[in-house]
Amino acid sequence: MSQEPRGVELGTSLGYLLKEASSALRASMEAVLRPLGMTVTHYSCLELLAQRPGLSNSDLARGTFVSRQSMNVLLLALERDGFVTRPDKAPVGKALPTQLTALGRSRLASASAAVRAVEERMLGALDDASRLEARRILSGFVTSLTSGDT
Amino acid sequence: MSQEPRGVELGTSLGYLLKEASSALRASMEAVLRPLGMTVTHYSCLELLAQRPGLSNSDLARGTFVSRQSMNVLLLALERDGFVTRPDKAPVGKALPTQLTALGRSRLASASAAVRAVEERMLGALDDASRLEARRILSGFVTSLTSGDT
DNA sequence: TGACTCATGTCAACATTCTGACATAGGTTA
DNA sequence: TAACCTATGTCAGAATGTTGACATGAGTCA
Repeated sequence: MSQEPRGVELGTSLGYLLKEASSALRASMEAVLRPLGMTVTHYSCLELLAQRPGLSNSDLARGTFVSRQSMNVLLLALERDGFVTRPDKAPVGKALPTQLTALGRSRLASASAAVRAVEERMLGALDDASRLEARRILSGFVTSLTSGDT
Repeated sequence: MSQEPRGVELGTSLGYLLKEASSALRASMEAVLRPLGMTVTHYSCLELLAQRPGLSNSDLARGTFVSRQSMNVLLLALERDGFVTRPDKAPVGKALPTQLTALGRSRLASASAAVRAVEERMLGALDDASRLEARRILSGFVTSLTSGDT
């Protein structure tokens, strides 16, 4: 250790703090998902699929913030393990609507509970008003950052 | 597109929103750093080093939320390009204190300005009170999530 | 109809990061 | 002193993710 315990003026950057919080959340999620034999990427995909059945590969990629190529290899694995199913042929266009299987749903259930517990721990003693404020602030970040994107 | 425009109850998860904001920030940073021939990882390392000269490889890894093996390959590249320097032998223990070179400092200057502009755009119309509130909330997230870590 | 644009799925090559492992330096404690 | 324990740097292998590229299906518009 070549430095004093903790940050000085680096902690004044909200961007750094945002990254720090996001990393801490991901680490905590990985910690509770590992005993269940699941990764954060797997969970994110299944959770998204549970809330919005029939999403395509590209939809899922956007929703989990990865490239559609990465999502494709993930879906192949999930398909091989029997967690999701995709039709052989696209009903319309090229998009293949993905569906959770019963096995996928049951595996997701325990993982979802674990993740929800982590999120609740993250929110800690934040009252409802503060949670609303947090949502307002974070939503503002996203819209401000993505406003210029065509 | 196999779904309606935007989220429904998925947007109620502060964890998802946190990840979304962090991803948007990283994408915006990549966009402004690419013209400068720099990646987010490079910038993070240099910025950390500018604010805390003499950090070791492991220190930098912790500060940028990557493994020390990854940081090592990054430092080798930065060293090769003449942005940082490390002594051949450790002055104490095994930790090698890293220093920015003049070239590294000058390259960092423009990148730092660009990133600061992105952060300011993210904060948008947030007044000082809201920024304080944001810092309070995000700091709370980090401490709540990492409280159980020995 | 035909040309154009856009989104999608998929292939290949590359880059990045991580995990596992090992030896070493320093501190702690019996 | 000697036996731990922790932290560090580094090597090797594997997993994961990305970019670039291509063909296909659907909609748009002259």
